[in-house]
Amino acid sequence: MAAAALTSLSTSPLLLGAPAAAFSTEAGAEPWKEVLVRPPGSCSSSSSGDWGWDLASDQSSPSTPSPPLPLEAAHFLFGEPAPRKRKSSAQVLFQCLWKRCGKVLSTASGMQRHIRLVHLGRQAEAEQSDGEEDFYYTELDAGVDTLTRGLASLSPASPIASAPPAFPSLELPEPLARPHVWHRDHAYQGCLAPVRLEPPPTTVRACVPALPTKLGANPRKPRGDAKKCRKVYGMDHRDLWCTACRWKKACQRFLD
DNA sequence: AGTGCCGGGCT
DNA sequence: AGCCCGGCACT
Repeated sequence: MAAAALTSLSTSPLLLGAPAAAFSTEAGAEPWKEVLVRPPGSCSSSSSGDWGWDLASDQSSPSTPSPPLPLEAAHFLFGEPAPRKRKSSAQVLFQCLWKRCGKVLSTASGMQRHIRLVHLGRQAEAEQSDGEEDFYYTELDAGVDTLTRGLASLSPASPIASAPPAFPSLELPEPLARPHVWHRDHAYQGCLAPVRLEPPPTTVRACVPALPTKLGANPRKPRGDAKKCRKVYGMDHRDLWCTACRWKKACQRFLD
């Protein structure tokens, strides 16, 4: 089963083989396509109803999201073509989302190089890749004190942060980070499902309900590892929870 | 023990 | 429909 999951992952979906675009240093300047990836196994059962996808064409297995999905990111994920113009004063930083990294760089290209080198183990001559690299980083709207708060806990100069905090921005009630998953070929990956990939886990884990276990016997969803309102905001800030969480229903804000 | 949320009750 | 919670699966 794990093997099946791995194979399906490696043959990842619908790569269109578009040439890799050259990246400028300024993110806002060249609005490269935000690529939404629907992995070969994703948003399966329950949450689907919330989004109203047509599941008929979905031969998937589950994906495991990692960072919580801020409300603001929802329409971002829905492919809003021209994301809001950034305030010129606001800086943009890119934070690595790989587990236990959290490195913050000021340019997307730098972040990609970082991920390629440090996490993907590829050499600097990047262009000869197999065209199937996934970069996981998040774009931080820095400029407010968000930035300072977030960065306060990072060691700014250390090339490889030894034990960086997971997601500093999550300490905010409404996180501002916008998770990116960028495929180097910029191929648009099919459907618009708000699927977020998580960096390849350090410990291999099986995509549990992937297979057509045609659930006869109410197999409870194997709990996703996304932090939900309860955990994010705490019991004493229940008023910040999404309504579903308040009603002890499946969280709507931080989807699995 | 803490968390996520299904199932079901009440209004 | 909105709201709440018992209780169970899962970590």
